[in-house]
Amino acid sequence: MINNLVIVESPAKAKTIEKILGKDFQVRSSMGHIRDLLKNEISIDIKNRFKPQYIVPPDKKKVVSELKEVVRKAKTVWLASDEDREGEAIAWHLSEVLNLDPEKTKRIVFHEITKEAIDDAIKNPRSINQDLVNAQQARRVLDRIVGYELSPVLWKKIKPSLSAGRVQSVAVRLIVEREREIINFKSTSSFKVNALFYVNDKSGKSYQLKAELNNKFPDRKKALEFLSHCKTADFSIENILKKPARKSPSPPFTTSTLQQEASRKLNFSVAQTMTVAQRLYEAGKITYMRTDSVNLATTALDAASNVIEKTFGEQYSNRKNYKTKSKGAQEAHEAIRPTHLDKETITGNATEKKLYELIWKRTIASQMSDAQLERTTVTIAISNATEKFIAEGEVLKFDGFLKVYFESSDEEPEEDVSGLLPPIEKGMPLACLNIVATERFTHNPPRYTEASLVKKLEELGIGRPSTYAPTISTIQQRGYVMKEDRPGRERKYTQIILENKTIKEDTKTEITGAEKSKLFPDNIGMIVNDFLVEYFNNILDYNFTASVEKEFDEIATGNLNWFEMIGKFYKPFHEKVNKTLAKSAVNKGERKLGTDPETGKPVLVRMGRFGAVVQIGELSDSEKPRYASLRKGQNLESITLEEALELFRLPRTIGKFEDKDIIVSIGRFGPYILHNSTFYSLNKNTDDPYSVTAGRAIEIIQEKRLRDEKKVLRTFQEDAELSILNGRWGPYIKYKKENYKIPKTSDPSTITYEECLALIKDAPSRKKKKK
DNA sequence: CAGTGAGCGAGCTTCCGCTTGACTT
Repeated sequence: MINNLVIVESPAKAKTIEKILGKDFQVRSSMGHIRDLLKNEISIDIKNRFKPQYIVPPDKKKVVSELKEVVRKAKTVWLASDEDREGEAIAWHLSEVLNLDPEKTKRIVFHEITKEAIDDAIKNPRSINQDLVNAQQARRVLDRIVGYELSPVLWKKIKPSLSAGRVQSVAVRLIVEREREIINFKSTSSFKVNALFYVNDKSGKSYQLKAELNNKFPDRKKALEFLSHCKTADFSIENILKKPARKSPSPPFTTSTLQQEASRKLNFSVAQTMTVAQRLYEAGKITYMRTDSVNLATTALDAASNVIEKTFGEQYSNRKNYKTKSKGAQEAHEAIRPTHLDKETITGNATEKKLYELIWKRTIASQMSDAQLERTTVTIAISNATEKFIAEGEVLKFDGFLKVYFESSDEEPEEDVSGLLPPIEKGMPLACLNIVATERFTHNPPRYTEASLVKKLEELGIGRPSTYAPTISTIQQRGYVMKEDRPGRERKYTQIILENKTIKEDTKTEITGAEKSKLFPDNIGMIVNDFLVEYFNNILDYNFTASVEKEFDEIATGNLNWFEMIGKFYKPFHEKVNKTLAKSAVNKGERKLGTDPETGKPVLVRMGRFGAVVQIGELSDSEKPRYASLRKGQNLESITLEEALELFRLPRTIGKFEDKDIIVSIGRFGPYILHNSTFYSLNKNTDDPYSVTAGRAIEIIQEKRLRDEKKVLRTFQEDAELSILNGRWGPYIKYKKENYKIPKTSDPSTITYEECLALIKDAPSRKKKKK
């Protein structure tokens, strides 16, 4: 017999709580939800008040049967799932599925895993809040209806296997709309002016002073005019203004801010951050990693002040708790923090260490004093112009939290972060070393990274900490968006320099628009988005989630009936679905570009079976059209006739080598040379497939042959098909076109033929092809 | 992995949120 059985959601949590509660309590976990709608049908009885049909999914059968077993032996069952909508629903499903006797069942909640919080919870049990459960059912049913009615419309009108949903479709919309802003962005340029002065102090020591003009010039002519004025000008210090300033630390991490900082500081993908955090959590090193709360437990606040006072001194400590401001936060947990704040670092692999240290620093910094600065602004007068040069300096008076941590920003850093200023006084004349007017271009809005998309979704109140990473992976899996690097392009800019009373002009080159790990919409993402925005603009509205959340809150407080709310939504929505199915045309994103100057035939672009395609001519009995795939980065909606025709110039035969044709083309891995049925990649940066010569192609072929020779470490007389090769991850066995690992226990330089065969035989069977 | 793009029809796809492994690479 068990006196008390506590059920929580996570096994790691169960372990910790069991330690706190002691012998009288057994703690088990449900591993999240244990019941859900059927997967392959809508599973909602629309006509019968939207009654959901729940089942225990196959992967939860084991957990449920184990729970049933312990429940039978338990005197009292404590349902301790999280204190939010989903948690309440989990408690309710548990009580239904496990057939719990209300007399013996108690619902408790705690948002900190500390002895006080848990003891307190045990002293204040309640019963399940059915209103809150109904709010969850409404959320679940709404998402199912939206997802399972919209997706099939896409299958019929655009392409099979596509998907749409309240969260993912808005995520795609953000990326598509941002891309269009970028496509339509017209960059303008203006001239900013920087000057370098120097001053001598009393001892004759010389210092430099950098300053920027408080005015920009719209064109080259105006900039030149100003510079020629400066030729004869005198410069002097007109004013020195000192102002104190403060910087405050950021609150401790939530899921979304952790994902953002790990992306900026550690280059982690959103998914990677979550996997590493999960390991830290399971090892008991950090608190729960899926949270929207910035709250810290009192024990954590105590521990933090302790660490800060001991390490840095009392003046660095500034104990405070932060308020969550994000929309729709449910605050079931603490912020993400180290469980033991006195541990600045941990044992573990490199990624675990880095993420832990980031969390430690952020948590500690959040409890530290503001940094105090003194900002100095120096105004420099020009004797024959009304413009002023401005020099800025910043002195750190007290570092405070900056001793430990500084939050990064998504914005590109401004150049010339001001530092210490030389000793200067008001009225002092300045000598001018040079004045430079540089042409600067306005920037298009930035593309989203995974992490900045999460930030935006959180701001809109769309999605939850547990779904940010999966959502981002879904929209990539569907082919709506891609995470990619793009090379920048060269851009010329003008620089005008005044030095030694003479003006020189220079044209320089810079690289602009290079992107790393940014989210780009694919053509199919744009087509699906436009379709959904046209026919289902209410669902795609950025405020849709926020407005249904308000109604869920009404349901949770008992002021609104859940199936009536769903009914009101369903009727017009379902009608719209039917209307769209009946009237909208099949949408392939087709666009006519013009006519082919060679043949006079029409040129059009559209989505084909394998992606976006250009087509010359119409399909008829007598003739097949010519086709060419669009390349990475080309969009159906922005490709020009010239760019489209260019695509037909490949593949081209550029000559012969060893009596075989050399053919150049572009495949899915970029430009390549095909020679004697072997492929050779062209260097994307230096070789252009449209202009590469036979001579260069032969060079590439021979380089590759040489590399391949070095790749073979050993061969065996017994069997020509077996060899040991040197690969990216070190030596491996290649046998009949399949690769096999060499275990660390064997030495690749001495391993025998028989040992290789044995390894091949014991190798685990290859997995099926990834989709 | 280096191409592909006819038409028909059968059978399949899909949501969001709560959780962890069981799998390769």
